[in-house]
Amino acid sequence: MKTKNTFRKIYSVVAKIPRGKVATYGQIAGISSIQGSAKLVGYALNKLPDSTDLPWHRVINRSGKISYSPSRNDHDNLQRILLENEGIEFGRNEIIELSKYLWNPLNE
DNA sequence: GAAATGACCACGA
DNA sequence: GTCGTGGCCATTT
Repeated sequence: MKTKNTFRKIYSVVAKIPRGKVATYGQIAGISSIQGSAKLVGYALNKLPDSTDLPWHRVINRSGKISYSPSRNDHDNLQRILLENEGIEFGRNEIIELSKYLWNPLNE
């Protein structure tokens, strides 16, 4: 399938997320010039291959919580572990402090 | 080609 | 803080 430019843009943005930071779907969508279609970001990641080098685990929802795929409950902890491994701390309900760990796209 | 699906977000109450 | 509704775009069936 011919990967659309939009998807490539999403991958590009996700790949630019620095270590120890997280980004929301809305931000990535906006940077990818598809603001309003945050679903595309999730969809892109959902269809992402297993051998991807993209830090998909740094992409979380607006609530600062992990969205992950409901189908892959087998590794629901994986994303959390990866983030913790990068120095990101989780709140009480596994909520990340966006004010602190949110990625600043202006850096790019 | 059309309808259904999807790791969501913004807004109003 | 929660809950319900609308909307966007690409992929899949």
